[in-house]
Formats: sequence, structure tokens, C-alpha cells
Amino acid sequence: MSLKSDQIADALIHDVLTSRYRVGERLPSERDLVTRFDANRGAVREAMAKVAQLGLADVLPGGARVRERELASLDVIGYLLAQQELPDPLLVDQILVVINNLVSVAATQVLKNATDESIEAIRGLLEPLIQEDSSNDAHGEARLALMKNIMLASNNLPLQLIARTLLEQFAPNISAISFYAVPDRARYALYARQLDIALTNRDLQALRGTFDAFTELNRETMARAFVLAKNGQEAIAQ
Amino acid sequence: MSLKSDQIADALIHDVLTSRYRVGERLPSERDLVTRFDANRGAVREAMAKVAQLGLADVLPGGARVRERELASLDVIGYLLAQQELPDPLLVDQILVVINNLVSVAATQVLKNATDESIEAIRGLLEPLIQEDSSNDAHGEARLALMKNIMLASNNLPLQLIARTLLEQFAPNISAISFYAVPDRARYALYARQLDIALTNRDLQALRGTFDAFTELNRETMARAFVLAKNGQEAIAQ
DNA sequence: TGACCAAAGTGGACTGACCAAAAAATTCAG
DNA sequence: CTGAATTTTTTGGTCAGTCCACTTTGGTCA
Repeated sequence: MSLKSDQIADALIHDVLTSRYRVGERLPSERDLVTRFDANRGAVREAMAKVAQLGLADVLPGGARVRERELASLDVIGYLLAQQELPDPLLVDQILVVINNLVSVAATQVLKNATDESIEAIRGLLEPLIQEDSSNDAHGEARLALMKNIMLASNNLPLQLIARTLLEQFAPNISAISFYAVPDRARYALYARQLDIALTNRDLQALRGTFDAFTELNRETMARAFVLAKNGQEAIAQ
Repeated sequence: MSLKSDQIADALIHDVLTSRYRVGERLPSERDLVTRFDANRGAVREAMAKVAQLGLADVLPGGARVRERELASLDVIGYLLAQQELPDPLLVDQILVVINNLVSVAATQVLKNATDESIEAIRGLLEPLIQEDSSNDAHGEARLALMKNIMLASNNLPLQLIARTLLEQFAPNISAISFYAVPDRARYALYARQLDIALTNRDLQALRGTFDAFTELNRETMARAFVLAKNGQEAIAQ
């Protein structure tokens, strides 16, 4: 049983994100929401405050008005992904592009500043990807662990905050689709070995190039998963 | 006159960010804060909700406890920058690295997907940087406009949200230091011309390389500004 | 010493009221 | 009939006090 203020907030957020209220339009007044959700005004106000802090609405005396989506907080990503039963493929792809590039940036920072030990630690995380005998889930977790540790080693706070925020909202909302994701272990292993070499030689150019390839591979994997999921759903429907 | 709940929240945020409360430690109870700030509990609760939403504390029955900073929201960056009279040079440098790399990613996306017109629009924004006769402020605004429009043209929502969040917190908090920032117009003009060529030829490699150089130039500019600011303050102190 | 239990403290929710500012409705002059 | 000024209503912001469920804490007792 979740908090009442969160229930109200989630309902409001859903309505805003599904364009039930147009940009600039007024949201229901707090007193209306009190009757609609059978709550007291305090709970409603806390819900409105949450919507406002997500950047989805401006709330001032006279009424709360819907903001443009481009002015929202990064924290809306999770809500956007959770809006339908399957996440929006385009949004997922965009997130993959951003996350993977951030990891690439982080890795660059690591290579520039890090000690031999921290580089060694990351190389150790490549092992599970070079071994091609893991399960789909284990392989996914190994990729995730690699990303998280690179972000951590970057020692760049904004980078860490962005990556953590994105991953935290991404991971729980793509379980429905990642069920269909089958990694191309051979290609992952190849890139992992290239990454290992680039780290050993502290070769920035090679590092970037390999991460770019990594990004494309991740995108392809997810794109295939969406195709599989769609076919699977149609098969059930028939 | 700001909202009372915001005053309380700002004070709490400041105390947490300056490590007045250690990680895991309990924040003052809502009833304590009522007396301390001479407010009612509703306002205090909204303030606590804001702190919780910033990821600075977990608030549950039994007490609100401080979280690790790495688990905070991206929105704390602005507060971190505003903590002292001059922003933290290291944090500023980290933000520059992240923002500039995000712009680079966005530009890559633009080059991959965009039409000739949108590329033409961005090339138009390079003009003010190629002309070397602008004031410091005008030059800074031209750089800002370039970044914003590239982000916009990327058509990548997460990217836009991140960049807007960072810039929105960055810009107002570096005015004290950007006063000392003197751009090397010749180098900016050089890179702007290189960018123009890369865009025209749709040369991804050259684009990335130029943005990397751009990033370093921005970092150097800001680093010099910090040195100037420090010298200026010492001169005043003597 | 350790498990247990009761009391105190905490956040979550509720009720009802007042205020200042914004929005909407009305009035009134042109 | 139009448009500006004015009144009325609505809205969010704040306040006060109360109850409840859960956690924490301290002490008791085996």
C-alpha cells in the first residue's frame, strides 16, 4: 500500500504525460482533487508539490498549469517508460544512446586520471563478457556492472548522478522487453577484448571507437527484442 | 519573499550538503522544525518532501535519514554550486566535461538524422563565433545559444532534459566566476570554422574531434577565470 | 547477557479555518 | 455594443489541533 499522496501524484502525472491536459491548461484545483481522491488537502498538496518538482506543472495562486514536456525533470523518464505495458521503443533507443555515450565519457575520464589499479579493476569486469557461456540474465547483469563501475571510477559527480538516475529509471521499466533480448555473445566478447586492449594501452582513440561499437550493439539487441516482443504478442492475439 | 516551505527546504538542503548531518544520521523531526522555523507542520512536511525528492534523505515513519550524496538527484547540482560565494572549481570543470560531451553526442545525432535545413540552421549559429569582434558576454551567449540549439535539434528527449537541467543550474550559479572569463576568440573562431566544415561534409570523425577540442578550450577558459578570481580576491584582501 | 515488551517519538493522514493573490464575473462609462 | 474598471469568486499558501500506525528506544525480566 503506497502513500496516498503518491497515489494522487501518480494519477496526476499519468494524466499529464498522456496529454489529458494540454500545455498551459489548468489542472484540477486542490479542492476538486480532495473530493475526487477522497483525501485531505494536505495529501493533495504534497502530490501537487511532487508534480511541480518533476517540472510537469507550475503551481501558483490562481491554479496549477501544465508545462511543456521539454521543461520537465530527468525523473519523468521512468514515468514515460511505464506509461504503457511495453516501453516506447524510440525512447528506449534514445536512452541507450545517452547512457552508452555517458559511459564512454566516463571511461575516457578514467583513462585520463585513473591509477593502474582502478584500470585493472575495470579490466576484471570484462572477464564475464569475454567468457561466452553465461545466461542471458547473467550477461545483462555483467554489462550493467561494467557500466556502473566505470561511472563510479570516473570520479565525476554530475556524470554519476545522471547515469544513476537514468539506470534507476531504465532498469525496472524494461524488464518486460529485456525478456526478449538475446545478446550476440560473440560480438560482445570481441568488443570486450578490444576494450581490454584499449585500457591496457591507455589508447583513448581505440576506447572511444570500441564504445561506439558497443553502443550500436546494445541498440541492435534492444531493437531485435522489440521485434520479437511484437511478434510474440501477435501470436498470442491470434 | 519566497515560500515558507522553500525557506525551510533550502535550510535543510544547505545543512545536508555542508555535511552538518552525517550519512545515515537522523534529520530533526518535523515537530522540531516547526518550532525552529516558526512554521506549521504542513509547511515543514512539504519542505521534507522536497528534500526527499532531491534524494538527499529517506523519510519514513521513525525519522528522516540522510542519504549518500551519490544517490541524490541531478537537481542538487545547483545547490552544490551555490553553497559558497564562488562555485567549486572541480565541480564546475566536471560539469563542463559532461555538458560539452553531451553536446557532442547531440551533434552526432543531428548529423545522423537531420535534414539539410536543420544543419544549415546550426551553421548559422556559428557565425557569431567566427566573427571575433563580440563582447565577452555576447561571445558567451553565442556559445550558449549554439549548445542549446544543437540539443534541441537532436530530437533526443533524455538528452534535452539532462542538458536543460544542467544548464539551468549551471548558468545562474557561475555568474560570479564567468565575470573573469575571457574567451580566446581566435581559437574559438578556428574551431567554429572546423565545425562548419565538419557539418557541411557531414564528417562525424571531424565533428567529434572538434568538439573535444572545444571542450578543452572551455575548460581552460574557466580554469583561467578561477585563477583570475582568486588573485582578484587576494588583491582586495591586502 | 539476551529476548521481550511497553512507552515515547515519528511520519502520515485528517479536519476546519483564514489570508493574499489571481481569475472570473459583473458593472459601468464611453 | 465595447472595453475598461470593479467586485466577487476561486485558488493556492499557511495555520492550528487531532488521531493513527509504525519505529525507536529504554527498561524489564528471564
